[in-house]
This record gives sequence, C-alpha cells and structure tokens, in this order.
Amino acid sequence: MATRKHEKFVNAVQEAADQPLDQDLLLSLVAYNCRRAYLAIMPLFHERMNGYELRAVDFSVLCLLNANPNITQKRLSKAVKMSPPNLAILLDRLEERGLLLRQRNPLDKRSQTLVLTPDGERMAADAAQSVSEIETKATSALSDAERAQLIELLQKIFKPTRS
Amino acid sequence: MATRKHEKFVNAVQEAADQPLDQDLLLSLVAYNCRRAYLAIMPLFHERMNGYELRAVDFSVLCLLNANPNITQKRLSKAVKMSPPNLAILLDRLEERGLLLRQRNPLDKRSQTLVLTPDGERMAADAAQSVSEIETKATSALSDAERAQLIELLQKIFKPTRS
DNA sequence: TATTGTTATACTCTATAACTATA
DNA sequence: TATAGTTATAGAGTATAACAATA
Repeated sequence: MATRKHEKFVNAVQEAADQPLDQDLLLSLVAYNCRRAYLAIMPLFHERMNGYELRAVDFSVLCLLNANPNITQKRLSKAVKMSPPNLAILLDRLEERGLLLRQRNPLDKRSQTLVLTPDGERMAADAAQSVSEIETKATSALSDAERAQLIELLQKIFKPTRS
Repeated sequence: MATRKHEKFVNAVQEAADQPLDQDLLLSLVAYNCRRAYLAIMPLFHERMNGYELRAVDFSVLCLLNANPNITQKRLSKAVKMSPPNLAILLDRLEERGLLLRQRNPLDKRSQTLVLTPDGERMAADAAQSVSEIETKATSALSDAERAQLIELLQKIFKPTRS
C-alpha cells in the first residue's frame, strides 16, 4: 500500500536526521585527508596574507625567488605548477607593485630572469615569518616530532625516489 | 662601471641556471606538503574517475549518500563544503543521470531528502573500489602502518578535539 | 624549426543576491 | 520572520591557441 510505503519513508527520513553523518569511507582516503587538512589551514593563511595582499601562489613565488635569484620564468613556472600565460600576469602584478624585476637573460635573450627588489625581499622575509607562525598555530595539535614525521610521510608520496 | 655590473649579472644568471632549485622553505610547511601530496594523487584519481564521468566532488556525494541515505541537501551541503546553489546543479546532473532521487521531506516540506537509485548505489560501490586501488598505488611508497599514521596525523589537524 | 614569453580567450569553480515555497 | 532550495550572475582560477622575438 502507498501509506505503508510512505510510513516506511517517513521513518527512514527521521532516522537519517537523528544519525550522525557517516564519512568513514572518505576519511580512509589519504587524498581526502590531505585536502581537509589543507582546507583547515588555509583560512588562517589567507587572513594573515591579506595584510600583505598576497595569495598562496604569490607567496610561493616570492619564497622561490628569494631563495633562487635570477632564475628564468620557465623554471619558476614549472616549480609553482602554473602555466606560462597565467604566471605572466601574476608577475605583471608583482612587478607593478615593485616587488620584483624582470630582466632579459643575457645568455639567451628569449627568456627573462627574475629577481626580487629590496622591497620584495623584505616582504618575502616578513611573509615567511608570518606563515611560520600560522603553521605553528594550525598544527598545534601535533608535537614537533609528529609534525616532522607528517611532512616526511607526505613527501614520500610526491617526491621521486632516487634508486 | 656598467660593464663590470653587467659581468656580475651574467655570472649570477649563469650560477642560478646551474643550481638546483632551492624549495626548502616551502617544503618545511605542512600546508604546502599537503597540497603537493594531494596534487600528486589527483591525476590518477581523475584518470580513473573519467571512466565513471565523476569529479572528486561527485564521488564524495555518492559516497556520503550511499552511507547516509535520506539526508537533506542542507546536511550534504555542509559535509561537502559546497554552497547550496552550487550543490543544486551538481545534484541536477546526478539526478538527470538517474543516479539519485530528490524527494520532498515529509517532516519539513521546505527541504528535500536524497537517496541513491540502484544505479547510483552500484556506481558508488564500483567507484569506491577503483578509488581504493588508486590510493594503494599512489601511496605505494608508504607501508600500511605509515599510511595509517599519515591519516591519523592529518586528522589531528582538521578534526575538532573533544576535550 | 623549436623555445620563451605574451596576448586573447574560454572554461571551470566558487561566491553572492534575489526569488519561491514552506515553516 | 526565518529557513531550504533554486535561479541567475559575477568573479577567481585554470587551460588553450595563436603570436612575437630569439635560438
């Protein structure tokens, strides 16, 4: 009967509403947990980086250029996994803000080399300090040893094993 | 002199080109490593999920509805961290494909409850099996114990500590 | 002919405002 | 009045094709 069926449905809906959400399958997947942890940290990151008007990629670029002055856009593009067209406009913005300089590569005039300006270096250092504080806060549930091990395990996934 | 300065620049560029990229700072950040590991796994995921015509979110939705039949869109929306407008069109697509059913909630006619169809359940099960295989492959550099510990450490970051 | 970087453009994702129907 | 869901739309992020300059 339709009423019988409907009664069953009402019960099922009521039970679903009372039950806590079962996420066991997703929570057993490494990728899903990586994403969740990342999404948990990033709001703190964004909040702090707003003060510098930097997005995550912008921060990555500043860090890489600070540690690797005079590399080409090509190498930077590969490092930040950003396509050359999209990197170009990111660099336009940072250059307009006086944070970096594009110079024609004297060894191969097709390419351009990148260096931070003194302002860029200062911002890279300041932002890195802030990010380090955020990291500590965001991973406060972990001991130093756990944090180190977490990073080691994550790197096993994406770092090529030299053997 | 300009030539002297230029010579220095040429040397700096040459040296930068010879040097391997220094990414130490970024690699010391948990969030960065989470993202890198995630990005390393996802291409495998996408490749396999193309066979089912499912994106990551679609897979999450199928998993959650399989484990939690008859929950409302509201609860699902929160679980997958997707805004109601965006979830609506995702559900439209899955419903059109005959994978799920939207039913008016008899206990509160403003809301709708969601259930997978038999086809939806089958696809959820098949896709979950595939994803489990991908996970094994993508994390093959880790022992079972390491994999379990990695997940535990990640969850410490985003799971609320009940204390 | 191949490569670096740019411009233009399209596509996907995500976010927000305004509406409807129920409560 | 407030809430669940939808529609419409705008914005950010990402991807691709075509071009200029150089190798």
